Amino acid sequence: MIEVNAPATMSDVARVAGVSTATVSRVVNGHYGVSARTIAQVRSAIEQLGYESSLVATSLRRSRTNVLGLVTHSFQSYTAEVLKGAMKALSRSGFDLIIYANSDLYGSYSEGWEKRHIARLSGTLTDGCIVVTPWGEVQSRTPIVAIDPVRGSTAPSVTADNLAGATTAVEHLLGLGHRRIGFIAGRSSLASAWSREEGYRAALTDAGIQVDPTLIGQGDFNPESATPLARALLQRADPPTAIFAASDGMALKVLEVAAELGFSVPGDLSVVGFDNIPEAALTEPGLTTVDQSMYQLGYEAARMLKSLVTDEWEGPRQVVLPTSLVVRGSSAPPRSAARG
Amino acid sequence: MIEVNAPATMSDVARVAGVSTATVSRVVNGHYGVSARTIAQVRSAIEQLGYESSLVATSLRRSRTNVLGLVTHSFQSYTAEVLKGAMKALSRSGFDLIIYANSDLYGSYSEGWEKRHIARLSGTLTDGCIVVTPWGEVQSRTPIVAIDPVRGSTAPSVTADNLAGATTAVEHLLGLGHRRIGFIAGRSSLASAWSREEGYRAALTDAGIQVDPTLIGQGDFNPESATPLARALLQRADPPTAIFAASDGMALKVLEVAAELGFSVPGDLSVVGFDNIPEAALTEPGLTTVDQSMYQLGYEAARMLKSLVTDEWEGPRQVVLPTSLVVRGSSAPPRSAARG
DNA sequence: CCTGGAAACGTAACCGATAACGATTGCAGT
DNA sequence: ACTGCAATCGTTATCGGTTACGTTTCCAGG
Repeated sequence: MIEVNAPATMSDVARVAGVSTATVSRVVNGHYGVSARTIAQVRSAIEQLGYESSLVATSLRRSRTNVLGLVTHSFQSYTAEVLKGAMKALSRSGFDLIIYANSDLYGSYSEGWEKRHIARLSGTLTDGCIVVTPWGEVQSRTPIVAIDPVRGSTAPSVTADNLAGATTAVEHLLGLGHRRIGFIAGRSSLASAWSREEGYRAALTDAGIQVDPTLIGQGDFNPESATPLARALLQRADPPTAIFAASDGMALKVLEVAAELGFSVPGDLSVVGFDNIPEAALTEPGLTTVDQSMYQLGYEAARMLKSLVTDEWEGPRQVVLPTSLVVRGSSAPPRSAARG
Repeated sequence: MIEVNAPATMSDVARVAGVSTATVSRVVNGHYGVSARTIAQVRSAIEQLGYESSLVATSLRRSRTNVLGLVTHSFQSYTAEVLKGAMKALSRSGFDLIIYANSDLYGSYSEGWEKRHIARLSGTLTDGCIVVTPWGEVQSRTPIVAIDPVRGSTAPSVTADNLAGATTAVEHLLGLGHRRIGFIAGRSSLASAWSREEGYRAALTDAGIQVDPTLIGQGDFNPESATPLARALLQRADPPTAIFAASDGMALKVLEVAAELGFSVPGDLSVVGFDNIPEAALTEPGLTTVDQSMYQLGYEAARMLKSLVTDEWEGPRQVVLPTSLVVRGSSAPPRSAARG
């Protein structure tokens, strides 16, 4: 039976041990200048009361807390992968992790969520923060590492090689024989969205195909944003034979719309996504996508942040991780394509 | 460009606005007794400095923070599902969520992790906590809801109907014709592990089969714990024709060992797990398992905690959610079984 | 003009812990 | 016995914000 009832404070311990709070603090932190006898008394009182130092009070007084923060707007599959990676990087490192996620109380406020989150945590509670897909450039007294930063940011960040990944994805479709390839873009302020669109354009251009702006739908990475865009693309008189979506979440919505409109996948339409979230493997057919290992992004971000906090970081402050194409059943040659 | 540089404090705001910190506090919290002119001045200063109140300082002074905590020992697939559910329940509720996960700094300390975590958060930072699979009974000044509590706990908790789930799983194997069914148990202190073993025993007994203790391996829910146990079961002179593992993580290890020892699944051996983690659908063959919707557990736990905190909870304090069997490729009739 | 009371605002104590600093004690060296 | 240093420990300011309480201001009513 573990008791945390009415948490004992440091002054409770001091009273029981018959010493001052300063002495208790010294014992707790292993500082110099306490006799063995006093240490024993204090230890005993701590044991007896089940005392645990308050993270809040400690962090207010001290600057260093050995806690790193991770702030995120929403919590989705890829967020979980990031977390797993970050936890792995921090295991046995002496750093605990606090994840702060808001309840989206202020609808219109959500645009600056990272500012609020970081200000609340970074004041004193954490030694540094990882920010997942921020809306803007973020600064703070303590180090910050962005995962998937805004375009043009020069702050420390970890991101996937979105350009190469998108290029490979579109080249895959081109290799299958597709010539009219639609694209559903992500939120344009993000570097990732921009790079993925660039990859799409570059692959087409390199293949000698002129980019058709009407085949590009402007989404925002929110899965729901893809639904009307996919519908628009597929209800044209001349629908594309393939659609490349800038995220798996949006790609899954494309699959939904395709089914709804009677397009068979991959017979009538090939679909390729980006991210390789777990759900991508569960659809029927499985979603061809670009794997960017969110786990790895989380791992590297935590590793970098830890080093920045302890002032040991040596490497580049902008890390780019490789991507790889995962071919599943949602992509195939177009029905009209001549073999070879 | 968002600036959080050198976070402004309340006294900064007070200085700029030419008032005392008390007045700033009153404006921030919308308290009575401030003239319209002063409110405007303070608001302007807040805007100008980009002031955000410090969660730490606020929570130290005030008891209520509108932040709920979730503490977990490790971060695995099911933890992510729980989080998603909890976030969903809290969306637009006015409560933010803090997840605290330790880095396992103290190897031997990990046994009482929830005590430390809760003491650190619950002191003042959070209004209540969800504890995922605790090691012991936990008490706190603030409300606590346990997901998958210890056996015999009477504290608020949310748990799956492990008894029914396990019974159904074993009945499924019995229905396929299996008679020698191995079991790999979970950490026995957890109610879930105990119930799953009870379900296993009950199903066998009901079918008129005597439980063979040598077919039961004592695992601890840690996937690695299953490897030697599975090896021992399969290297017997008379190996079981099916193995039911108390968690998917352990079941996946059984699949590994089976492959290693040349058992084909489901030909030579049927394997059934429990949890229905995403990975269970990705193996070849897919893992037959019992779905317990960790998402739903997280959702209900957060909903209950929120109500406990606001003192509005009406329902039972011990919630049990239904489970369902998900049949995939890893279970089939035993090779030796007569048809029908 | 004086008084009462409410509104508006500042002062200071306080939450729990830390650390700079000062005070006390013990002990060795002279 | 006296000095000096080190070991030990308590006092107090401090972190940022909240709130009980006291003080000032202002206006209405007598």
